[in-house]
Amino acid sequence: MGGLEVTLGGDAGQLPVPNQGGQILPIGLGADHSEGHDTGLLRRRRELGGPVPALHQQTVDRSFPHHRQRGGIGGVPSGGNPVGRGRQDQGEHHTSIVGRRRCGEPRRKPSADRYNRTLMHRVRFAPSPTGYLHIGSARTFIFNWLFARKNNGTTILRIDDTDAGRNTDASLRSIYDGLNWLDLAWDEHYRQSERLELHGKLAWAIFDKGLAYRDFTPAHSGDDTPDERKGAWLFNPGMPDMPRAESDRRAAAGEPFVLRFRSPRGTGHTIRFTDGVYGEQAKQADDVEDFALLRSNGMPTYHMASCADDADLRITSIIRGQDHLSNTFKHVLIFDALGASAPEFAHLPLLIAPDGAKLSKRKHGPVVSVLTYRDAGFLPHTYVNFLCLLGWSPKNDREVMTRDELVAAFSLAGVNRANAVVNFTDADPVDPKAVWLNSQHLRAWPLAELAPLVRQTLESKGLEADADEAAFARKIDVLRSRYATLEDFAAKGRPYFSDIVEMEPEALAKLDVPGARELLRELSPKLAALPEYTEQTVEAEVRALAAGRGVKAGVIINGARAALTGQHAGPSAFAVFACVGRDRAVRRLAGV
RNA sequence: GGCGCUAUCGUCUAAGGGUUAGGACAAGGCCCUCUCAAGGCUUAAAUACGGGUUCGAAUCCCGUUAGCGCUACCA
Repeated sequence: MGGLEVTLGGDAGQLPVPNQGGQILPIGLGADHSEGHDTGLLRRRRELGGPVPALHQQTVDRSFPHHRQRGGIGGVPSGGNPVGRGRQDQGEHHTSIVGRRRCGEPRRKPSADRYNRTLMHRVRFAPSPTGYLHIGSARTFIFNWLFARKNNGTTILRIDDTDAGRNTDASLRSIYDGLNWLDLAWDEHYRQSERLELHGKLAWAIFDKGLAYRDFTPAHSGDDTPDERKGAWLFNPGMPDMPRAESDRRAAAGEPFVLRFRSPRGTGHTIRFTDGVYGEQAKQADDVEDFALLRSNGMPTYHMASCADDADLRITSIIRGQDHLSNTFKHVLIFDALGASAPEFAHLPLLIAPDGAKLSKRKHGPVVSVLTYRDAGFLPHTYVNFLCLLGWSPKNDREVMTRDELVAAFSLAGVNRANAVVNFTDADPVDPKAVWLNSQHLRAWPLAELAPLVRQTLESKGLEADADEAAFARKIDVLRSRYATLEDFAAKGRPYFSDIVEMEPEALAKLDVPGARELLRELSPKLAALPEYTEQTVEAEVRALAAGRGVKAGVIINGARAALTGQHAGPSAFAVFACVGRDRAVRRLAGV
């Protein structure tokens, strides 16, 4: 397999692989090609008569009958019920364990062998470390994870780092940080830079079959002006007709070249596959250019590395952004050339900005980073929940869902086809619906799990979280009913967790009610003298004082909230007394 | 330019030929109330446009327009 310079990424493996649930497999050939791993699909493919010779002659049907089909049976357009927009299905019922049995059929206990052969779903999330973890990437990961969970499958994290020039450690770290924050574990982990040998081997195998050729044309950048490319849809026409002998000679002489796939143009071939979301897809091979497999430095391109790994890692379902929908035709070609069975594909609608443009850091700032939401005080699960709702619907009007509910409800059949707008503005980088969702989860979240998160938030802001767990939990419980994010505990919650009280103008107004300050100052020593300081005893004291002076209790109540917190809005004043604590309450009342 | 994909309230979405086109966020109003939230009730708000097919179209077909994606030795 000459010609390939294998450059193992210098720092490969240096970064700590996160503490995610899964085992960390030794990088390398994740799965062998022995018969033992052969799946029904692969067998079926081989029975089709060997993919390579068949490639240019026949149209290979890649429909996956157990998957969602929109439109007629098998996607065949039939008079009154064409393929178009029809939605059918059953989708996931046919991909899940349970769904495999027919209605009414008693559940069979699958044997281990049966399980492995027919029910093993393997999905992968393959980010490239060239930026921070993008909100769209996070969503792709979540959908993959959900799909795997739902179908009892395996989630694989694969770092697609074949573009050494653009990879950064900071980016890798951001991906792991973001993924760890989401708290969704993966089961296996790989780095493409450690599998270059495989990519090269498979690329040259394609070359050996005559399905790829060396192209010695100098690199042509894609940045040309539109008029420069008028009429020519092919940037790089390649050198498909160069005799093998000349090609070998020039390569041997050290002339740089890219390895190009020989697209079956002019054969009338139609490339087809069934997308789990977009349905039947077809494209004339004539419309597919001779794309590169190997760069002149020997590194594989995305298409090559991705397909080689998907085949080698026995990925069964590729769930990724719709920006790869067009690329999938190339991938189908590669899988065919490899003699591998193609996985099933499902493409997700893209996340876009309110202006309709795709989300980019340059144009839209920090919204695009997952870490923005983390830093804004969102619960990880809120973010998961929120992202699920962008482009997917359980179709039952449910929106606030736990993780288990999401898994139970998830189905590719619920995935929408139109791009979804993430609703944000320059003033507020966060989608208002996400804020609302967070407030919902914040109220329902188990206190035991919430407390450490609040504690962390407070401490990172230099505030004092209560040492007493029970007291701390009670405070959180009181406050969370009117907070929306963890950050609110540090911002609005400051007077509850520190000695700092900033008076709002509206709060001052409450104190300026005639007689209020005097009453509050009078209340202070009474509270100090209370044998027991609780919501009840404080309330009794307050009401007694009001009655004794012949004023409405509201004067003291609202004044007290203002005096204790500096805020005019907040929890029930008596809850505030309890939360602030006796010492601070007495002091703050006295100083009013 | 070529190819592919998409089009329901401001935003996320439901409705798979027959509904007053439903829900949620955001916005307005009312109730509740010790403030503010929450909660309950409520108002306003949409089928891009034009042709078909059909007794009947948001839904199926065609076209137009618009947006997005791919068209790189990026992924």
